[in-house]
This record gives sequence, C-alpha cells and structure tokens, in this order.
Amino acid sequence: MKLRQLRYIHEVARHEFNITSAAEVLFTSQPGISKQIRLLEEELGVDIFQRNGKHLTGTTEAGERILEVAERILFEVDNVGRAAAEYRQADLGTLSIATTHTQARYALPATISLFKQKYPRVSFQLHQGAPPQIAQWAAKGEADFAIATEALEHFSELIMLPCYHWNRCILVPPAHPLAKHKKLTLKAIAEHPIITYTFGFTGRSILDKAFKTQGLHPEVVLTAVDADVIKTYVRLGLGVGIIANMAYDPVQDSDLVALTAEHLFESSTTHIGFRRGLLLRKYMIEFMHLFAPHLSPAIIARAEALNGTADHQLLVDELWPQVPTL
Amino acid sequence: MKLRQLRYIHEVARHEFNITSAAEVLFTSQPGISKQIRLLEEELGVDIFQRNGKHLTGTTEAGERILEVAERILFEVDNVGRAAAEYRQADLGTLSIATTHTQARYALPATISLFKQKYPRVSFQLHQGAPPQIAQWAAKGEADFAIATEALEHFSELIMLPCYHWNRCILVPPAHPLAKHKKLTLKAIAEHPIITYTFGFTGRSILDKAFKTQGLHPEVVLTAVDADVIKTYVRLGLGVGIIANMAYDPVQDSDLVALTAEHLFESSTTHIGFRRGLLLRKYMIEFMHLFAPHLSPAIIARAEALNGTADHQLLVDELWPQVPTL
DNA sequence: GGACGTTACGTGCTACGTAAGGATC
DNA sequence: GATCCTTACGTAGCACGTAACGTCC
Repeated sequence: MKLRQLRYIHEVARHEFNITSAAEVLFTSQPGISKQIRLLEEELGVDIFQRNGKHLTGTTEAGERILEVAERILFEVDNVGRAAAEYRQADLGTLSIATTHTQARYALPATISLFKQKYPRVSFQLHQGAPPQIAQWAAKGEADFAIATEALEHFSELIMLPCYHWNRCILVPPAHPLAKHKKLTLKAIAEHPIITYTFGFTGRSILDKAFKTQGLHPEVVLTAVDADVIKTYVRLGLGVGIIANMAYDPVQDSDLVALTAEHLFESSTTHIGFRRGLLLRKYMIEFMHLFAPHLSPAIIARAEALNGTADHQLLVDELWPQVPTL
Repeated sequence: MKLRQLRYIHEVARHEFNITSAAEVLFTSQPGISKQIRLLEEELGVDIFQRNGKHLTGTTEAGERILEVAERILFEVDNVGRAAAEYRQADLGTLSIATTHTQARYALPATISLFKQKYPRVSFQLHQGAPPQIAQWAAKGEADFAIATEALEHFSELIMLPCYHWNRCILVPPAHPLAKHKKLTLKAIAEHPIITYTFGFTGRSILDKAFKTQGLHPEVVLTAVDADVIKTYVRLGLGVGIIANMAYDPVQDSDLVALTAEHLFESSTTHIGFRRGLLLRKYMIEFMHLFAPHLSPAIIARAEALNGTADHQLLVDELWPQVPTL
C-alpha cells in the first residue's frame, strides 16, 4: 500500500469515479491511476470500486470503508506537513477559514486585520458559505476553521469553542410607528411585516422560537443571508428588519433607527470549530485567541487534549462566563 | 512522504534510535533506512532525530510531533488492511486480547472456547499483564482489546464498555473462626490477617476504600496478582482470603469455605476497551457480544460512532442496568 | 577495536507517460 | 462518435543491497 494509491482512490471517489478528471487534478496520467488502483485492489484482495464493464460506477462496500480510512490517513499526512512547517518556519503557512456573511462582514475584519499584521507571511483564505457547508468544509479538512452561529453542533468531527454571545436589534426607518416605542414587545413587532435572515443563518432558529413560544406568527416578507440586503429593504419600507447587533453601524446606517431587542430574544452564541485531530499551528491558536480572547493557548490545548470526550462540555461550561457579549 | 519512511522513523524511535536494530526488525538494510530518513527530513525541511555526530540520540521537538502523527497513520493503515480482510474473508484474521490473570483464568475461558468454535480460522492471542500495561497495549494498537477492572479509565485513547459487575467473597479454612459467622462484618474480617490482590489489580482499590471508610486498618500479610496464589496461602492458614466471587470454584476449592462479602464491598465492574478508531472486524464485535451479551452489535456501533464524545457516558448509563452481575 | 551510521555504486523494480486498443454510453 | 478505461511498452527514477569508509564510545 502506498500513499499515492490512497490519494488516487480518494480523488477518484471525489470525482464521481471518473479516473480521467481525477488524473487532471492530480497532474498525472489516467493510465497511471488506473494501474495503481488495480494494484492496490490486488494487494488488498478486494475490489474498491464497482465496475460496469470498464466504467467505474461506485464503491464496493469494502471500498466505502477503505475510502473512509484513506481519507483519515491523508488528513494525518497533512498534519505531518503542518508539524514540519511549524518547526521549519513558524510564521509561514496557510490559514483557511470558512464562515458566513455575517461573520465575514462584521465580526472578523478587525481580527483578520490584526492577524495579517502579526503574521504577514501566512497566506490567509476566507471562504464564505452557508452554515452546513462551512461545517462540512472544516470537517473534511478543506478549511482549518469554521466560524458560525448555527449548524456546527451536529458535526461530531468538529471541536467547537464558544467565541461570543450576541443578540439582535430591530431596524426601522425613522418614520416607522415602531420607532417611537419605548420598550418593544414581540407582539408589537409581529404586527408588522418582518425582514430577517434566511432559515439556518445567523441565529434565525432562536428568532423563530421566540415568536413561537408566544404564539405569534409574524409575516416574514423577505429573508436574506446578509444584513446588507435586509437593510436595503428596510430602507425601501418593505418591513421591519431584525438583524444581529453587530450588523448595525451607527455611522453608515444613521438613516435607520435601531432598537434593542435583547430583552426579546435569547442570545445566540457564535462558535469556532476545527476538525478533531487537526494539528494546530501556533498562528492558528493565535488567531483564535485574537478573535476570542478567552480562548487562551492553554484552553485550546485542553480542548485539543479532550478531543471531544465527555469532559469537553465541562470545559465549555467553565469557559461560558468568560465569553464576551457583543 | 512515503509510508515506508514513516514505518522507518517509527521503528527507529521504538528501538531507542538504533537504526541497525530497526533494520533487522524491518528485514531491510541499515543504509536503506538511513537514506530514507534523510530523504524524509529533507523533504519536510526539519530534522526528526537529534544526532550526536553520526549517532542518533533522540528526537527533535518537531520529530516528536511527527512521530505521533506517523504512529496514527500507521495505525490507520492497519485499519485499511482490516477493512479489506473483512470483505475478503470475514472469518479469517487475528484477535489479540490483553488482560489480567483473573479475567484470563476465570472470566474468559468460556467465551474464548465458544469463540474458537465459531471462528476457528481467527488466530487468537491472549496477553497477560498488569492493568496499566494492558491499557497501553490496547492504546498503542498492540492488542485489539483490553479487558480489566482497573486502570483503563484513564486512557482517553480507549473506548470502554462495561462487561459485568462482580463482588468478592471471603475465603477461610473450615476450622477458621470466621467460618461460623452468619453475617460477616468488615470489623470482624479486619481482626484477622488478610490475603488479597496486589494494589492495582482486580478491584483492590474498592476493597481498600471499604475498610478505610469504616476507619479499619486490617493487616494485609500477603498480596498476589492472582487468586490461585491467594488460595494457596489461605490453605496454609496464613490469613483470610478476599477474592473475586468468580475465582471461587465450589468443586476444586471444596476444602475452603467461601462466605459472601457482597454486602460489605461496593461491586466492581470489569470493562472491555478498544482503541478509538480501531476498525472492528465482525468477529471482534461477536467476541464482545459473546463475552458481554448486552453489548449487541448495535450498541457497539453506537459506541464507535460516539467515539468517546460527551454522549459516550450517556450510552454507558443507559447500558448499566443491563450489565450482568456475576 | 567494536558498534554504528554514512557514502558510493551497481542493480532491479516500478511508477510514469505515450500510444494503441476496446468498452460504454 | 465521443468518452472513458485498459493494455502494452519504453524510460527514468528510486529504493535496495553490498561494500567501503568515517565516526563515536
């Protein structure tokens, strides 16, 4: 068994069992891959791929399991590279973050700016996506970190740490009747058309829960992935915006009125997640610390050591009071 | 990076950084290993081993981390082999169990006998050792299963499942004053010299705790790893034996009197543990099931999926009532 | 001086790419 | 007919073993 063979079967599986396109990505010849796959199958004594004549159509049951393990091996091989890079040049490397619009636009810029200043030689990548996709990127090792408020908790491959709590505000044009309210209620809000986040984004689930528990059924006229779109339609008078606090900019959004809604909704918590077993470079730890100061290197090391065991929740509970609220 | 190179550095590290002896074990030449190590270090851009002139003296800091990851890779490579073997010939393979004397002598024979009958083509190995060593064997992948009552809980690399609860009995010669007691007390026992298990074996810690909480300090005149030695000295009249229930054989030990001590001591629980991420062959799952019938394939699959996460304890709690008492 | 690691060198294996052949859709 | 995989074959690189050399203790 060779690492090369594992790379080949992995890439072929990723390319819907098309050897030709896998060969292109791997910068090698198609017959080479074909041959190596055969050799591996021969060595292991089982077929990995199902074949229809000469065409690969899928994996065998054995292949399924072999591919899972192969994926872990390739991930660990990357870890060897990271470990070596750390001691070769600690300030050189890559940092790939998968996150949502809200984080990328409002929460991360300050941290990234600081980070780039401190680690100019780290090649920084930011990938924007929907929460489930973000989680998957991190789980598959295609991104180092996932930063999001939703959908991370169901990936047992990810080690999750709380970064900050936040809540929402209500956004209306100055002339809107709600703008005069001293103390908003859910009932008052629910009487107007609502513009807020798409389901599955930026704590939308908590928002729905709040209305539901009071038996309210507001009319949501528009949902968007990002606050900028929401603001645009609030400006057009289409409805009342409900956005994350940090998405309201007192200067740029001075033509809108923001009313606190912290007493109306349970706060949400944004988490950072990384794949179990990911070898964390020093600059990665530093990045987490910059983004969430309570995540000290020592705390992160503990989270790594616990590695998702039963005690992880204890660590999070211990950490909880220190998590800042935005 | 090649798998071969990882095997080389792993084996060299295991052989106290002696390339020559590693070469012997790997059935290859010493210069070959030397060369490959150099190539790997060159490729990674860091030294893995510390050198004093031409002699290897230890690992570098980077090497330490690289070796850790390499070890995991090699373990996963074995998993690929296991996965393939499973589908090639499901009833062919090896099963290596690390356990203590007590388990090997009293708890396991019945299961092993059944297992060998059902899987005659599985090469079965049993390694006896002290609990910490057993745990380490399983954690390092040198044994598939660890079965013991003590010292397994502190290895986070192991997934542990409860097999059975058991308690102790008091063993005395027929003429001994305790033999007439209707209902034994700790105090009565503590007045006699005690012969029992060595600390760290077979639930010894629970035994000590029971006496301690009553403020009793019995004189332990002899400790042994196994009940056979204990019985021998009880027969010689050296003291009162305290052994595991299952170690008393009514036929063979008919010259001794066994008095139940279940009301005196907290019961102990024997666990089976396997390394996280170990690819379990069907016959391995079957073995666990034979040994502990409540460990059904479905339960084991759940334990595997939880993989030591926070929910593992919940599974164990759920399982607890079904764990038999011997 | 003995054990150990490295360098040098010749050999054989093997992974590769190109080209040709066959199967599938 | 286009796409895709396999077989065939020549080539280049590389890992290996032996032998010779240098180094450490």
